[in-house]
Amino acid sequence: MPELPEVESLRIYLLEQEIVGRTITEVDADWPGIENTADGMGGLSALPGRKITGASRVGKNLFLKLDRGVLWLHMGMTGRLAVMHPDDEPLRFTRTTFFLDDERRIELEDPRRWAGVRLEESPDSIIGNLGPDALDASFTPQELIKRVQHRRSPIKSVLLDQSVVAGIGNIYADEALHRVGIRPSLRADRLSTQQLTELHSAIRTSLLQALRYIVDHPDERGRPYVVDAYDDRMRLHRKKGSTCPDCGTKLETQKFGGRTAYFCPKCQA
DNA sequence: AGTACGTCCTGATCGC
DNA sequence: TGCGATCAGGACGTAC
Repeated sequence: MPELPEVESLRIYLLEQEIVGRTITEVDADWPGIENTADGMGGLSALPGRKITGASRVGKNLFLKLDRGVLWLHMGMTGRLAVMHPDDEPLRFTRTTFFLDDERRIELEDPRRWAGVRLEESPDSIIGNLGPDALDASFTPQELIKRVQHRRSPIKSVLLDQSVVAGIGNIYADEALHRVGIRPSLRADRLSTQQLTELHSAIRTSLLQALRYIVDHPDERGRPYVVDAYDDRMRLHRKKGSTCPDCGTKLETQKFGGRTAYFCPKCQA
């Protein structure tokens, strides 16, 4: 679920909750997704005693900066974070809990257990495999053109490749492509520089618009809104029988590497 | 290097 | 209404 706007909203949420300056006193983690290290828990056994000094993000990757090292967090498809108070009941699908020195705790909930958590020395090992963040100034139209113009895969698939540009997921890839009238099946190397320039702009507009909406609509606990792909604010309602917001034509779907693309057969040539 | 595909896991939705 | 089948917004590893 969480793409760039959702992860960024989580970062902002954590900062608003004033977790910076807090020290992690204890970690409760026990699930398959993080056992791929010597201590069997993503290196998290070394976390107690470390202080949180900041929060950053690249693409869908969230980093809690520590006084030594960095805590890498990836929400996968269904992950979400919550800052909890002592009296709060644990969330139903909490997989990892970080206890803080002010009695609060950060819970990572993830029904599907695809989230990732790991203690790293620095973010570099993860950032090194990523393209520029889609909202960073380094992601220019020229950068998109350079990274895409030699790819023969469908543009939809290329946009989901985090090593091309980091932060775009299935939803916003479809949103951006609809915005510029490009069919998801079109080979990336067949797009003109003009089209790619427009696509670059559409990507940023889609992400920024979503981020603003999410931040402005927290849930009853003050947590970032969870994007609902059927939500009215999305251009493309990902539901059978949905229609194009511009022309009313019934949307079609097509699979790319197991991911479903929604598009308007009339507006997206 | 780039591409295609299977796989991790479980809740929600679909279709009969 | 009930229930099995299908689907889901991510990303990695492997094989070609």
